[in-house]
Amino acid sequence: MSLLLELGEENPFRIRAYQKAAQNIENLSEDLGSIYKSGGLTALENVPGIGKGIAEHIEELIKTGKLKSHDDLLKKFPKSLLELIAVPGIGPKTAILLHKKLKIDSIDKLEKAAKNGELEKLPGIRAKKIQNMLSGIAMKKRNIGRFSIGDALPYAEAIVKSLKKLKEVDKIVPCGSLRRAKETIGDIDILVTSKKPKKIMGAFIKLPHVERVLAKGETKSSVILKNGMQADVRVVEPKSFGAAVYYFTGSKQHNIQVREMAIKKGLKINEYGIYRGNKRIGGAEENDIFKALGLSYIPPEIREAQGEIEAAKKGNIPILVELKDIKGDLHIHTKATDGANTIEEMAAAAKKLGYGYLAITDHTKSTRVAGGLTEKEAMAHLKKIDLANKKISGIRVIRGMEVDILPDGKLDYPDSLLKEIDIVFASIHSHFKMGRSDMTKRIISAMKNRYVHVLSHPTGRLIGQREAYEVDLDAVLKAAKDTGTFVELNGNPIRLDLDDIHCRKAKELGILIAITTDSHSVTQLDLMRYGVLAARRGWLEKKDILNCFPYEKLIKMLALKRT
DNA sequence: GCCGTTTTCGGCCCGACTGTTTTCAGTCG
Repeated sequence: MSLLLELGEENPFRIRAYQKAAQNIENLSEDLGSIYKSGGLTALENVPGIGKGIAEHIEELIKTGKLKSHDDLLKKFPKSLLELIAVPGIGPKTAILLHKKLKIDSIDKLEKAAKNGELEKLPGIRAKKIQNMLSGIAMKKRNIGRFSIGDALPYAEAIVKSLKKLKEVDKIVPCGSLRRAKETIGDIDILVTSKKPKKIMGAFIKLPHVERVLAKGETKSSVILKNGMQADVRVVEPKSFGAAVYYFTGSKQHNIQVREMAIKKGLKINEYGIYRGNKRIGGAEENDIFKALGLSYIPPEIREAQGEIEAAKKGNIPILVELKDIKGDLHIHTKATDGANTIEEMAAAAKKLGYGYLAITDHTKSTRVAGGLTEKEAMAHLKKIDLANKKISGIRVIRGMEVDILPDGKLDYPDSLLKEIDIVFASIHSHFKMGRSDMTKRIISAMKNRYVHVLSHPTGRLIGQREAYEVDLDAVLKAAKDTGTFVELNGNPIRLDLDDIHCRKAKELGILIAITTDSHSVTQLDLMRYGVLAARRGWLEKKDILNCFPYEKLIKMLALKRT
């Protein structure tokens, strides 16, 4: 609706109201349909950004599957016109112009018109703009999507490291969705403080990582990197560091909310500082902004306009879990199945990280591709874990297994064997394509087994590779609560499963989360950082995390479900 | 179209860069 209204050159605030509502709906942890089902129009209107008008639209959509005002707009502007706005460099104004004057309503027609010289007849469009449109189309066709945080973060850190060598650099910080640790990153935003911005700009666009320069100004430049990502660097003076980091970190919706709040208090916030009238009252430190607004500090990971500002007003911001709070890793594979290292090697590496324990959780017989262990092999393997535990000092090795959940919801080991295993992870590794209700029943049935401690990667998604299987996650979480089962947050950046939104939901239900790496080699133990970041996005604290408890306490907690 | 610790009406975040212009509109984040 928002895009279509934009094409209709509607009131910009009306356009933004739809945008805002859409964004809030997207971030809801509850399904909009169930909100309506339980509380009708009133419940819908309680969602921030949804008022009477949009609530009625939603009702119409739920009841009829259609929206008349949307259909009417589509009659005026063909759907394909929307793909033009999606091209970088083309906004609503240009799209309207192209449509009105040349009847262009698709990318294909635009490309033709660009090549046969028709575009140059249009007012305000000359060679450069046409060139930009064409490279925008090329970019879109290469499908520049979002990147996994696991790819983006190390790359950004490498760029920061290169730029840091310049003596003109004062401070340098990756900001944007990277600093908020979103699971996927659209582009890399880097903030630099310096008295000599021109030097920084010059060095940045000449970095070996740079493929193409999109824009270069005195204090701000954008490039496309060789890995296909876009990177933006912004330079401000050192005294504006706090305000600039804050502004550049976002999220956009969070920033808007905070600036609106500032206006009500007679203040103005921009990337240079915080002002009362013409007087600058702060901005060197990020905390200046929170202080001026009477808010407690909000960590970047939860700046998503999802209630954190209200919480900060009341001083209710959680103390988010940190990497140093993690006492051990509970999901680890070895050479016995598809891992690369031995039990002893994994234990030594875990000890180096300062952990007090680790659980060895190899695959069971049904996961044949991974060399899953038969019952007999599992017994021998458990003995090997015991042996390793005796040999190694300073860290405890826990006897675990990652057991398969069969299509009927049974596990692929009998209870008589499961009860010998001190930590049992239950996972779906086959039959991903089941229907939603069957899959939900399957998982819940596995959780009802008293020997199952942790539900592994609850949705099976592989970010950018494989969709989550169809499952009613709300029902699964409720069952986890009812059965006393823990839920995994698999920290491998390609999984991050459970996701942030449902971590928060799990916390509200009082379910403990196990943050793990699912390591298949010693180096993968370092992926814990991504798990912790994702947990922080889910508002999780130390007390919400199973593996933040010391060994003795952990063992007691694992025993609870079996008593 | 939404919203309210001044408001139920009158506001709605803020600034950089580009390309095309003779002072600014469009786009982006």
